[in-house]
Amino acid sequence: MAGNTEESKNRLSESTTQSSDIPVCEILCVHTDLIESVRKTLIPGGQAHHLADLFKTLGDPTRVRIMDALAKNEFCVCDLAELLGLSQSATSHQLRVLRSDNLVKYRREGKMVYYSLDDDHVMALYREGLEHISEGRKETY
Amino acid sequence: MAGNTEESKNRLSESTTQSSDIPVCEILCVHTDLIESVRKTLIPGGQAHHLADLFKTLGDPTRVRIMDALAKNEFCVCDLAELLGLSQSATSHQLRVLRSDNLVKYRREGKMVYYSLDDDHVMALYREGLEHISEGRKETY
DNA sequence: TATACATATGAACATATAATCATACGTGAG
DNA sequence: CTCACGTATGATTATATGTTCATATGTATA
Repeated sequence: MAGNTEESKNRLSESTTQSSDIPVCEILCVHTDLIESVRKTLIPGGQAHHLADLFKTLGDPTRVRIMDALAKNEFCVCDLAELLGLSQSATSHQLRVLRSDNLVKYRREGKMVYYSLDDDHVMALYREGLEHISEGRKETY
Repeated sequence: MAGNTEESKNRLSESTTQSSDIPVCEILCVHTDLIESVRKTLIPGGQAHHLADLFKTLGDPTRVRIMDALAKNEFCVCDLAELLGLSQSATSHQLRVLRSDNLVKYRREGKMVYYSLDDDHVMALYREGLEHISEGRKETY
């Protein structure tokens, strides 16, 4: 847990050399020292982009349902399409997206291709999300 | 997202034998019994939608960076904008999205509003994602 | 080889969405 | 009250993306 680093209360930093190119919060509200300290520990932009891509991949109802099905059993594309009421094309397109983020793996058996979750780690990620929405009391659909 | 037809096509297929209205995989590749068995355990459509919304919220580089900053310390809107090089408006908009999924909480102090992660559970979800991209050897940005 | 079937993929279209701009809201000071 | 400032939000616009349709690829069989 990269919990709260102390020094959380150093308001009114000296900041004589304030970054004047920022149009809002000229001087008062910017906690300069804290910001500069945390800035060094921030996730690099590329990594943030990469992580966002992972979550974005999971951020579609169809893909969630595919993940949910694969969390219970491996399926060929045709089975998934039937199970979820999707077209073969849509199913294949979505599996491609899931593959690109290493969320699912596949094996070929004759003409059929069987998909499954890539590893237990993916399952853990999926379940974390499930737990979160189970806790919250957001409006039901 | 886009053409996601409401409620899909035909959930809860009526017949236990074979749904002949699916144009692909007439008979051969569909493992009917397995499908019917797993179908009962699938996540409901509404819940899938809800879970997708959660992941979608995390699926943006800017929001990932906000989450990363808040994982290290609480910040007011102005600080976040400065720290991440965003406009005040963009920051506020994104915080609103994060709020709507209960990913962040806030407290008012005078004119300023301080944001932080909603709970440790959110942190766990975020870290699961981080671990996944650390394992994989996807192309670096 | 030719045919059938399961899957993959490119193009096009419609929808979703993040940033910007302008402006409204809320709080504290005078 | 009025003003200043930090924050929130509606409208607009450019970009991203999921589905469908048509077609290509890959595999097995006759």
